[in-house]
Amino acid sequence: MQGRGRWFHGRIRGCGYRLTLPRMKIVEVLNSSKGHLSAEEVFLKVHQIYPAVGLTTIYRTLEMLVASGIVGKINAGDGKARYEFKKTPEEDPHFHLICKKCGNIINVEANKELDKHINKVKEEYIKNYEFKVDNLQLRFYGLCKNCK
Amino acid sequence: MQGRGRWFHGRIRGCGYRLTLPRMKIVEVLNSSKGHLSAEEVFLKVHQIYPAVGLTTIYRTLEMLVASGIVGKINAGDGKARYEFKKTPEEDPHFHLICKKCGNIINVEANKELDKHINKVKEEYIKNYEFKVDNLQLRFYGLCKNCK
DNA sequence: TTGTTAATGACAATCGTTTTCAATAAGGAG
DNA sequence: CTCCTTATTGAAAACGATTGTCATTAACAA
Ligand SMILES: [Mn+2]
Ligand SMILES: [Mn+2]
Ligand SMILES: [Zn+2]
Ligand SMILES: [Zn+2]
Repeated sequence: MQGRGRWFHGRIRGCGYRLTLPRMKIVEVLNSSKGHLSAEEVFLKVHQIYPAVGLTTIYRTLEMLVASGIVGKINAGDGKARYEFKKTPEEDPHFHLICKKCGNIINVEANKELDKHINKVKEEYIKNYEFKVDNLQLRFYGLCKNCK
Repeated sequence: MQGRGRWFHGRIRGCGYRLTLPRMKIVEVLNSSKGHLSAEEVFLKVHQIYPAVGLTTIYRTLEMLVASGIVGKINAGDGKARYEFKKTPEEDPHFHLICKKCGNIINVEANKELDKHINKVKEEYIKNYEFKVDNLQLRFYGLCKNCK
């Protein structure tokens, strides 16, 4: 959990970025949080353990982490982007249930069967449209347990 | 193409909304446009055939049309919402290829097999998470023919 | 330790969208 | 058809998330 847990440090350096204090605090907060945080929410959490941080740095660092493949970014439709730490350096494909009422986002595991079929049409699209697919998102909009 | 082509008029009235001139112009533009238009783009097109229209009305009407199930709204991640006329009053499930570079959005038809499997996990999620699913989106991000 | 330069944070600016409010027009009642 | 109520409109201001600017700071290679 010491060296292995910090794979993202190497990744940051590897992408040519400097390993700064604000960046470590931000990635630490993301790592120890579950769920999908907005920039504002990340700012508030980081501010508690590192009050000197500025909101601008939060935005810049989050984009850097997305570019480095360390965090994922999703735009659920409520005007603000949300960020989520990736547990593994590899792709961690999972889908989302998004509540239209309260905005809550639930992670759901990717189903093997479904995954296979999605990949099949993916290959199809790549051929038919000459479209290079980097990543995909499957989301279900509706009402969560509490809101319906 | 006269009476049948205007199913949305009845839909608008049926939802308790008044059938106004700006609304008819807006829906007319959406109906005769292909692709996914931003509010700004809709405004520009409507402005050509009805210069008195205001951008505010575009936003309000688009939301109204989405609420009435006449147009679909998607948020591809570039900060601006995009709107698309529905060909049929029923659900018209199709997926999207979204170019990360130029922002182009390509419609792709839903595959029967895939559809079946998505519905299966959907039922699963509804049970396991007590989540009421209204609609779903499957999108593939990457680079389009021109951009790669 | 030092020098170069990327990264930082305060602040202003931008951009899509929403709110406000007085004027207008849809459309039901008579 | 005319009148009245009230939803709808457009201009302008307000808003909220994100990005740009710029002088100061701190990583880290040498
Ligand atoms: Mn997630
Ligand atoms: Mn579409
Ligand atoms: Zn909810
Ligand atoms: Zn492209």
